[in-house]
Amino acid sequence: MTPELLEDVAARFKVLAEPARLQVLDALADGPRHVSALMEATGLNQANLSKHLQLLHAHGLVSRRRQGLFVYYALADASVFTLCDLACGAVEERARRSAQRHARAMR
Amino acid sequence: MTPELLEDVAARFKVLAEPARLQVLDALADGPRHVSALMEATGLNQANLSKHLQLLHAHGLVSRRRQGLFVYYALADASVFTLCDLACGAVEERARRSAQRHARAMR
DNA sequence: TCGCTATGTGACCATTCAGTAATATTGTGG
DNA sequence: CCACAATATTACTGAATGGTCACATAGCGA
Repeated sequence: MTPELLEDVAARFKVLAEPARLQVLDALADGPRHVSALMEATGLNQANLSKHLQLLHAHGLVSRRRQGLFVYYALADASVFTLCDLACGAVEERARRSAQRHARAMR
Repeated sequence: MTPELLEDVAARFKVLAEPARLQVLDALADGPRHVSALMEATGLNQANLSKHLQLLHAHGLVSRRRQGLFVYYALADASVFTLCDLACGAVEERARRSAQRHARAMR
């Protein structure tokens, strides 16, 4: 584990460490979308969404394709969903256990 | 994808989005370690390391076991390494592609 | 109890970053 | 070229957080 690799991996996690960006990735799950469509899907305003998209693109998580006035974004990295699924799984698992403990404590 | 789940997943990624903490997890890869051992393995000072450990523990990524004066930490979640491997893989893949592009441009 | 070692915690500072508003850029049709 | 629509960028602000220092706590042996 070189320090540089640690930095890079941490940077990638940092990009994912934001609900708004996860929401964007989720909205791209079933195909490319242009910015306006993503605004509607996510409820983010234009400037904010644009910045998140730039970041996702800079880190290679999404690809960009211009078509006339519209810019279509798409998932660039299939592994993103595996990552999210793993994280979701761990989170849910943890919630489950916590609920159990809670139930035991209530008895 | 409920907003709450998005928050939780993002929070878990945020814990991983820090080289120092990844380094700690890496140091725990082949077994439990007490704090002083982790200080040596990571080069972090005591206060700083302790805070990272509290965070990792609060999010359920490591477990804690007291033994006399020493406190042993261990990985609590096997999925952590799958996550890191995936992230590493994506990062390296990206580096490879970037290097290729660079080489092409140089010719 | 006392002193020592291992670990945790609180306060502080500096940096990073998401959100927002205003403005700039880019492409299209007339 | 002009007006407009879609997207990007810049400057700013407030909140979160990593690092550090000083101090607190906990367990052990004398």
